[in-house]
Amino acid sequence: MQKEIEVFKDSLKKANQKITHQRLKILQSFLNTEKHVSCDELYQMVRRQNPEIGYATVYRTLKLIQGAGLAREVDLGDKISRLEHEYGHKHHDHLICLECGKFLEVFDPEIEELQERLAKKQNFTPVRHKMDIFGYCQKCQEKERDGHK
Amino acid sequence: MQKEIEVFKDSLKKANQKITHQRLKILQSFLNTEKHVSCDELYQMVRRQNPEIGYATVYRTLKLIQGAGLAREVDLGDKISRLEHEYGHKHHDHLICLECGKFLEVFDPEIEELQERLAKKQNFTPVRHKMDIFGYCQKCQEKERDGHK
DNA sequence: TCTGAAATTGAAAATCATTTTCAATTATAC
DNA sequence: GTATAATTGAAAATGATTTTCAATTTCAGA
Ligand SMILES: [Zn+2]
Ligand SMILES: [Zn+2]
Ligand SMILES: [Zn+2]
Ligand SMILES: [Zn+2]
Repeated sequence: MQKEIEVFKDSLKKANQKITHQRLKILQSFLNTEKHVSCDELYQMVRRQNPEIGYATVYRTLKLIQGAGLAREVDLGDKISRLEHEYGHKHHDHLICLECGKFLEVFDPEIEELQERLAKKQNFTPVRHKMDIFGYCQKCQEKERDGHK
Repeated sequence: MQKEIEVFKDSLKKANQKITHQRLKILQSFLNTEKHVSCDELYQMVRRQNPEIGYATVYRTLKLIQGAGLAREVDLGDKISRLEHEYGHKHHDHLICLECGKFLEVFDPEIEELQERLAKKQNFTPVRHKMDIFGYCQKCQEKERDGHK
């Protein structure tokens, strides 16, 4: 966490941006949750500790946190932009349940390798990717089965 | 194309929805382009032939077209929802250029196979997936190189 | 073919996430 | 310390999408 804060400060300095009380509080709130928070959820969290911090500042700071490489957007199929920790977290993809909305984080080195090769074959230089598999989780399948008994 | 229209009509009937002039015109406009259209772009296309059709109707009909399995959303990294033909079109994934926004459609059966296996391993039943690889296309890489000479 | 209930329409207003504006405040290089 | 350039919060603006609602249309059944 101390490390992330340093990364954030360095990123700000590089861009000639200021290290403010608000920005640090918002970063802290973000680091304090392991959930995939939406901007609004994070605002609510920040507000509990620091009611004086405004909505716009949270939005603006989230962009900075992303810019510093500390967060990445995840798309759970709804239209809301959610963020997960990026720094110190290994890359992963998602299995997302169409019924209950829950998701699993997964990683398959073979797939990653093939993705790399697939891109290269097209003379394309990959930087990042998103792989989201939508379907039904075990629980929701069981519920479905039981419902039809 | 006739086939798609039948699929659409069947889907409407099943849901107790009506087959209207507007819906058919909008579907036709959608089928007439191979581009990945945004809702707004499609509205503009529809409007050329049928200026009396409203914005909301296009939006509503696009949901129905998706519901009928004739279109799927593609995410090119901007926040706009775009649609591509689904019916009679093989599944594919995208390589999307971060510089120029152009994209390639790609398909790798090995990856598809591994995705399936990955999901199963988690007792997850996959229905569909999205795999988007972001990076730099050949042209943009060349431009970059030339710029630094 | 006619009728009526239910679905659909277009236009405008509403919504919702996100972004911008702007005057007041704050961080930081000197 | 002080100047100045960046940042802030609140409110307004934006832009995509959705809803509202009175008028119109579809279509199943008579
Ligand atoms: Zn991956
Ligand atoms: Zn589930
Ligand atoms: Zn695929
Ligand atoms: Zn490019």
